[in-house]
Amino acid sequence: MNDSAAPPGVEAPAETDAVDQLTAQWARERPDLDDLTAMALIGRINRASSLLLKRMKPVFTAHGLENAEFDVLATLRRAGAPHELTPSELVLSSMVTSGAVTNRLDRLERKGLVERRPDPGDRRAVRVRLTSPGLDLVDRTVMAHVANEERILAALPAADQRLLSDALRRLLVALGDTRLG
Amino acid sequence: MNDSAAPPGVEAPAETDAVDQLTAQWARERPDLDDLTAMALIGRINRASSLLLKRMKPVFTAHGLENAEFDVLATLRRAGAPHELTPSELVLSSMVTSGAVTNRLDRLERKGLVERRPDPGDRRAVRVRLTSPGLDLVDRTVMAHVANEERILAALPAADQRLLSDALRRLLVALGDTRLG
DNA sequence: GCCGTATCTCTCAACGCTGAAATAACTTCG
DNA sequence: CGAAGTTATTTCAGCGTTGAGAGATACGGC
Repeated sequence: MNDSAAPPGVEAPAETDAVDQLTAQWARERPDLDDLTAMALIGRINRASSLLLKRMKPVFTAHGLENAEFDVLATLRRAGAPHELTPSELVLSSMVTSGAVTNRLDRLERKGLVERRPDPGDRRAVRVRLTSPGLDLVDRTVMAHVANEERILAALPAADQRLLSDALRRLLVALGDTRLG
Repeated sequence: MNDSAAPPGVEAPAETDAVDQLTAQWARERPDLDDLTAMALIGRINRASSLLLKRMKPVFTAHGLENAEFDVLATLRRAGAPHELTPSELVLSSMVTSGAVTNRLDRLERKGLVERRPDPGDRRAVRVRLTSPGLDLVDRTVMAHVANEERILAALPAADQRLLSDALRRLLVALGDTRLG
């Protein structure tokens, strides 16, 4: 919008992304929506997330996993030996509901990557543990996954990466996302 | 991790978010994964997106819409009169597959918010148009939606918002997200 | 005019999530 | 002890997405 009105030859116009076009359309159709900066920022975060998720998927697929399944295996792995947590703890570490976690565990159990056993001290509770094949798989997958993430971000200068990570941390803190468990 | 080793009294330690804890766990369990900065940045973008989406949902629900449904209505509205596009164009503007768009259109049509009619010039094609109730609804919803987005981001200083938006634009350009249609 | 290729939309099974509620077991406290 | 409240896990209908591909139509070149 405003780029086209910039004095010629003074500065290279900043490159535009899909969100610039989207907000330009809104500005034209609904000029009464006078502040679209929030919409633009949120739109960029959502689009970036969606694109990044799509670029990660092939690595999981190559290891026979869904994104959601890797999420559970990785949480158990990160927790350290004996790689065992309860479904409740997995719900807290994830961003999904308890029903979704049950569903993930059912599938992982069928594949033999985790096992459920009763909690000795609390008969309501269950303990979910990585099996030996599950541990092997997640250890191999995370390696490829991290390498893939680095490859994906290689196109963005390290300075931008630091800047983004720090500003996003402040956003997450503002949104209350300060605890993993 | 490194915050705890900072010289005392020199600077307030930066506040930590869930991703800092997550990467700290990986660093402890898998010290061989030596560069976790890409994982941290991508993790922050994904968590932020998930949290923001959850905070938007109530506005759509209050207007009787799903997030995905609003997405279609908004795309038609932004396109300008006569608020008509083909399913193919909607697929390009969205971040989902053609099957998902068909599904969205089926539901919106059942609700009477859009209508499908054959394209006069191409018998393979369909033209999807906002109905009058659809136009009313999206015009009301987008107003509440934008106000909600501003409320959600109010906790983040304007300087951070600009910084983030600009850096994310560079990321999106690097990821090839330069065209909306 | 015809053929191969490209395009447009839709279908369908498998997967995945939510929100609400059911079930069972623990805990607190009078 | 026993009722009331809390916690842990699962269930289920409704919604939503992907990925592969089917079916119909359009188009470019010979």
